[in-house]
Amino acid sequence: MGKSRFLGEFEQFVLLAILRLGEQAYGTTIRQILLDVIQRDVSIGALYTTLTRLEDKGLIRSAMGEATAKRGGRAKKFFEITAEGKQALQETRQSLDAMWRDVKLTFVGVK
Amino acid sequence: MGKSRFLGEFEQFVLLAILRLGEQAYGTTIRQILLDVIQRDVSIGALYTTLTRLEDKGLIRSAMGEATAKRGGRAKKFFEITAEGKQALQETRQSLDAMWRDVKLTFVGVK
DNA sequence: GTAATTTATTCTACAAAGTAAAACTAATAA
DNA sequence: TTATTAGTTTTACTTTGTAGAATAAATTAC
Repeated sequence: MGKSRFLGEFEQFVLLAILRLGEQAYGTTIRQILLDVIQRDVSIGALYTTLTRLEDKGLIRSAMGEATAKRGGRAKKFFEITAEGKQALQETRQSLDAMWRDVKLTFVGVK
Repeated sequence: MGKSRFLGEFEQFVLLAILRLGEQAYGTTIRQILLDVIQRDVSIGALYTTLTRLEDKGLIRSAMGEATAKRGGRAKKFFEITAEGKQALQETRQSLDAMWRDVKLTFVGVK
């Protein structure tokens, strides 16, 4: 058992974002982390599509937060990564590490 | 300048395979490296599709080898990574590293 | 109390990347 | 001159990536 499918490139980033946000992972914060940490500016709609797919695949789960009541706004949907999600992330990372091993990129760097 | 597009998940692996094969990178060997190093068994057709797209994007270049003449068989098409390809690889890696930083995966490991 | 305003999620649609299977090419060996 | 072998191309379809508009639900200002 264990389907061992590959994670898409963006899926990986989203999973990592959720992981580092912990309790605070929902649409807006995930989007913001991606922007802050890797300067990736993705539309909120694009993000939710990926979140939905990740949940369908069982790599994350979600729970609606209670109405926060601060100044307008709808209830948040919080996400957390499942054991399967962690495993998928780890496997992808290990594969990447294995492929990078001994590869030296003689590269002049970004100007 | 520098479009800074994101590399797909499989594209990354193919670029790395080419890098580690050096002079010997062509269809069959690339496929084999992927199988050996990360146990990823992709059809040869799938691989060529990706190679073609990577070349279209300027991340690799190719050159036909002369007819080897050993025991039948058609001439090989050798691939090598371009400066742009290296840069794309490096950027993707840096983003991943940045996202992984401080993330600890308390994870029990694969049974 | 109802019309803005705010914060958030869902829907719709399409482009790009992943993937396999079958077709094709061009050599050498029988 | 036909198998056989080693290799590349084509075709077709599924999955992922992505944006933009629509919708939802709460709060505050009149």
